Amino acid sequence: MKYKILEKPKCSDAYDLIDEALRKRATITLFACCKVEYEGRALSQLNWGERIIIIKPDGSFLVHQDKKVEPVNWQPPKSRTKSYLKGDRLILESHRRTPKELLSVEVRHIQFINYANIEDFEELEQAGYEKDMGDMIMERPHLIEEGFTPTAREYSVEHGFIDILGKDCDGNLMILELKARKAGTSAVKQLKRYIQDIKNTDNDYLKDCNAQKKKIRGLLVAPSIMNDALDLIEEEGIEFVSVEPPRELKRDKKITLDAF
Amino acid sequence: MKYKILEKPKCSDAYDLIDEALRKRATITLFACCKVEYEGRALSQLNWGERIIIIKPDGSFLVHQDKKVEPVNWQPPKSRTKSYLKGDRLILESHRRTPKELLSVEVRHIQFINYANIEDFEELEQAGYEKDMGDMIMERPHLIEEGFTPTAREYSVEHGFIDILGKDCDGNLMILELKARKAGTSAVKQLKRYIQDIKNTDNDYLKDCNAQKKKIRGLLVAPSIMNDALDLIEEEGIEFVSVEPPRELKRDKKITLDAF
DNA sequence: AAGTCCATCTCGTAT
DNA sequence: ATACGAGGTGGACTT
Repeated sequence: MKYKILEKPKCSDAYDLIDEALRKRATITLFACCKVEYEGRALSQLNWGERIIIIKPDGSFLVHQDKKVEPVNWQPPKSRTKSYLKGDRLILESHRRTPKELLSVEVRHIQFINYANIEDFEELEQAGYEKDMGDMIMERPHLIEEGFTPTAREYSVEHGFIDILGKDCDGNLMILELKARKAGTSAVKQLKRYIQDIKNTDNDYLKDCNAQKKKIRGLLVAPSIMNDALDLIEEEGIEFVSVEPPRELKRDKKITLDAF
Repeated sequence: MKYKILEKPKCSDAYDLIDEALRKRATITLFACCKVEYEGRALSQLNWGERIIIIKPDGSFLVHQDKKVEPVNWQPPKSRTKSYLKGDRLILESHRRTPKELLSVEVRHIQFINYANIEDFEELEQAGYEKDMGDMIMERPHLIEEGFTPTAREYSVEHGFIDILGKDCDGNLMILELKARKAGTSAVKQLKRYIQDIKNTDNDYLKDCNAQKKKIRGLLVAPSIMNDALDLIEEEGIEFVSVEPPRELKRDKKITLDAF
């Protein structure tokens, strides 16, 4: 059987169902009055109250209150779930190593419990991220400016990675920092550090640039920019280029490609 | 009625139940075959498959696949949920403004649907965080070293806030950067910037320090440190002090305080 | 296994 | 409302 549900079961009946579900690698959903303790990277406890608990076949374990998007307690995939009866109470435990973490749920009263082998073979297709922006700019560099030529992607420097490195039509070095969302002062500071890193680099290419009196241009590339960040880039001589992250789903792209 | 559940209902019956639940500000859980589309800060689509959907009375809307801790799609608290019938399909929509976002779920087949006014008056109590570490050090400064005297908390400088500022027994200025977890190179760099900020500050107290030949000591305070960060602090003349974040729950603290 | 970085980050908090 | 930073961040990717 791939699906089973019990309403207001005794803890012992719920225990049997959970045992069966774990063996079948099914997804368990229960709505119950419980108490939760966690110890691992931090330490927490949550006293008696009704919550929704989800145990997934990949080992994920979620405890949701009736507020917030985030679970109040959880364990990540690959955690090991155990359950046992302790008097008239049901105990659910999820533990993992590296780091050593234990989530323990004591269940007093169950409104319903369900398990099911979920049939879902789809993956989320998404667009509108920094990576998509980078791809788009590498493909169509004129979006930055006429004559822009990218030379490197994810170029490693002292304080991190420069998103895109390139040259303008006059051969000046261009350092691009991409943001898929509205850029704040932190993005400007980050770019400023990268520019400094490049200037500090002892590199023949740069010496050549200096000899030819080429400039180093810093460009912040984002759909929009916060006011304080705009003030900052003017002080620092950094340029801002407005680019929207592309909003084409891969599926749409495929269709477009197939059309040719 | 505070609780209701339907097994394998028709979409029209599910619609009635959702309507009732939304009016009662109840929490809705459903397990159904659905298709999901999202447009807002990014863009996504997820084709037909079985998922668990939770709609909370605070407006949170979650769609969970049978993998991962994170929902595959969601809307945050204060989003507005609407539902309607479109032929023999149930549509669930959650939208918000600022930023404008819409999550749309088309439901084809429902295994079960439930609503309940969840009774939960407890909040998570937790310990083991940076703030707890700061509290502990302010209370018991000798944990850093004998004779350490904190003078300021969250002291504002150019590049951020210094966690704790203080003096050692010889009157040297001490700049503390706290990390509740293993410290990496980024923490060292952050501390280095704060030290520079303090040195750049035009401040009578600092002039006095210089006149008296007092030093400025940078201390990275964390339970442990990564190897590359350790190399870096030696280069920079920064000190590392190992301090574990406290693992006392507030409840425990209260009990301790009440005992006196 | 450990480090790095993005995210519809979320969530609290101060402004 | 907006900005800022911490998080048991999670999750994907690289080393």
